[in-house]
Order: sequence, then C-alpha cells, then structure tokens
Amino acid sequence: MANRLHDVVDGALRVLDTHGLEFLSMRRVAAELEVQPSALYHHVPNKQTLLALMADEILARGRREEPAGPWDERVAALCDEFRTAMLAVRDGAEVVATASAFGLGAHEPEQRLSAALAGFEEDVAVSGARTIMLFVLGHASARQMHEQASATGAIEYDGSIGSAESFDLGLGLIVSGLRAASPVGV
Amino acid sequence: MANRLHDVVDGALRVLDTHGLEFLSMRRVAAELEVQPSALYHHVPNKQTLLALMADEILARGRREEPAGPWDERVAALCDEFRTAMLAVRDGAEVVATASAFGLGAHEPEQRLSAALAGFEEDVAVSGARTIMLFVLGHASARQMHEQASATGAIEYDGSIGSAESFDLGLGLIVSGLRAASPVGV
DNA sequence: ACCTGAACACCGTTCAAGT
DNA sequence: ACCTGAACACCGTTCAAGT
Repeated sequence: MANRLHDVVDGALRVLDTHGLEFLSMRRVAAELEVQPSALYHHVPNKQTLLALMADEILARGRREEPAGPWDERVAALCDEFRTAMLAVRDGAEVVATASAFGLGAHEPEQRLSAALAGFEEDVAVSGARTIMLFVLGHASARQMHEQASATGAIEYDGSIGSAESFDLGLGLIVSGLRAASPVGV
Repeated sequence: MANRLHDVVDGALRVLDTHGLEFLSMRRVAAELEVQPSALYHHVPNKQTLLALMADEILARGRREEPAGPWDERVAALCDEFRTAMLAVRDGAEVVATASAFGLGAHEPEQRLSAALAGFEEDVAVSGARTIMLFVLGHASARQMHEQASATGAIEYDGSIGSAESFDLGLGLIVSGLRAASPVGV
C-alpha cells in the first residue's frame, strides 16, 4: 500500500472520530489502512507515540493566524482556537490531554499563550498560561467524556457541562485574575 | 475468601499504588485478592464502576473536617485536601479525573467548593467551583503523569511541572479572579 | 452469597521472512 | 522501504456450575 507516517496518523484520526478513543486500537488502525497490524510498527514505535502524533495533528488542523491586539483578546482567540480544534474530532481533547502530560501536544499551545502574556512578570505569564491550558483541556475533555457517556446512556444528559457559556465564565475568571496581577505594560 | 465490595476496592487501590493505572487490570486485582477474575463480577458490574468506586475511596481517605473562616481560606483548605488525597496514591488524580467525567468522584468535592463560594452570585459560584476543580484535577494529574513518564525514562524530568509553587500560583490567579467578581457579602 | 473453570473475542508488540 | 504471517503474553467479560 506504501503508506507513510502521515497516512497512519490520518487513518488513526479517522478511526478515532468514527469509533472513539475507547475503540482506537492498533489493529483497527491497521484495518482502516488495509494493512496487517505489524505494518504500523514500521512507521511508529508504539501506540503512545501514535497518540502524541495524533494530538499534534488535531491542534495543527485547527491552527489559525497568530492573533494580534490586547493580551486579553489574544488569549480569548487562542483559547477558542484550541477548544475548537479539540472539539472538532471525537475524544480529541482527551487525546491531547494524555499526550500533553508527556510534554507533547499542548506544549506549543502553552507557549503561544505565555507569549500573549509577555507583558506580565515571567512567573505570572508561565503559570497563567499553564492554568489557562489546564482549564481549556479539562473543560473540553469533560464535555466530550460527558457526551460520550450520555450517548451510551451511562448517565443522564446535562447540557450545562462543557457549554460555551460555562467555558466563557471560567476563562473570564482566570483572565480577570490575571488582570488583577497588573501587567507591567498597559 | 468471602470478599466484600470494600475488599475489592481496597485490593484495586493496592494494585494501583504498586503498579500504576497502566497495569491495573481486573485480572491483577483478582490475583491480589487470590481469587479468579470472574469472581470480581459478583461485586462490581465492570471495570469502569470499579474505577469510580476507587475515585470515591481516594477522596474519602483524604477527607478532612469542613474548613471554616473566610471564603478564600476555605477554598485553599479544600483544594489542599483534594490535592493531597489524590497525590497520596499513584495515578490517583488520573483515576479521579476519569471517574469525574461520569458525574462521579469529583462531584461532591465540587459541591463543597461551591458551598464555600455561597457568598457569590450563583453562576459565579458554580463556574468558580468547576474552574477550580478542573485546575486541581489537571494540575495533579499532569504532575503524576509526568512523574510516571520520567520514571520510565520516556521524558527528561522537569521539577517545575506540578510543583507546590506552580499550584499556588495558578490557584491564586483563579481566586483573585473571583475576588474581582466581588462577593455580595464581602 | 461468593466463587471456580472454561471459554470468547479481543489487545499491543515482536520477529523472521518476503518484495 | 514497506509489508505479511505467525506467534507471545496479555486483556474484559460471560456463563454454567459448584458450595
């Protein structure tokens, strides 16, 4: 079939989007590519690495132009970019969250956030970026897990979990906390 | 052996603490209890449910007296309780995070937080509690995943991830955001 | 009530061998 | 470079049967 790494990641994302993370197996990805499971190991050393590459691709697909303007607008724009990218594929947030714990996936997004906070003292910028990233990641993956669980009928549906309103409220809280930390410029 | 549900949850937590979430299997839990794997299903319908019960037990073991005093001190005390409880067992935060997505595990902690924020408008109290819980959960599980990954040698160790300082900074940001939302009574 | 034994339909990963 | 075929050491869960 002459697959390349890119085809494997693409196939894996197709499996993820149609079956969910729970059913994402190396064997299913192989089947999607019409290849034997062992063939995947020519492109990727293990499943963990494949998941990290998927996380990068999920974020790359949602990539937008670097926002300009005041820091709070840039933060809002970046968070919307990340959230939209993760919500665009089933269980996308969970995949990114898992990968980011290994210093992958969410590393670059966090750096873009902390660049937007460059006007603050450095430790405020760093922990601000980390706090925002944890919120965006956690909020999006709670939403998707909840969708998943209520689709299976495991729990009753609660629309307030993961809603855009609750996202804006939570993010607004962190942003107003940052504002209180008064940037050196502005 | 005459095990009861409590023994199963206890045994599962022993396996978790010694082997980590990655190696927590129903078969290992059964072996820990010196019982056949199928015996577990007399106590628990599936692994998911067992994980939820483990999450509850992790939080219950760290349970402290309900803090009194000003809202910000109560919030700090509650967050310390949750964080300490989750960090007390290997991969504890990840287990609680997974279970909480199903409305279990972190549901009660979140309600205790929002009770501490009762002086605020209700939607601020609710989204404040949710935001804080996502931060505490995310921060603790990032720390444990990082510990795990660097112990395996998968990544280079970075002590700044999940440190108490970074925790205080992030939480301080959210708390100061809440303060800016001015409680109706002080 | 609590457990055994055997089975079913899966996993991730390795490795020699093919083209 | 990319893949097959076969194997190894596992999974979660079900179910009839035992005490």
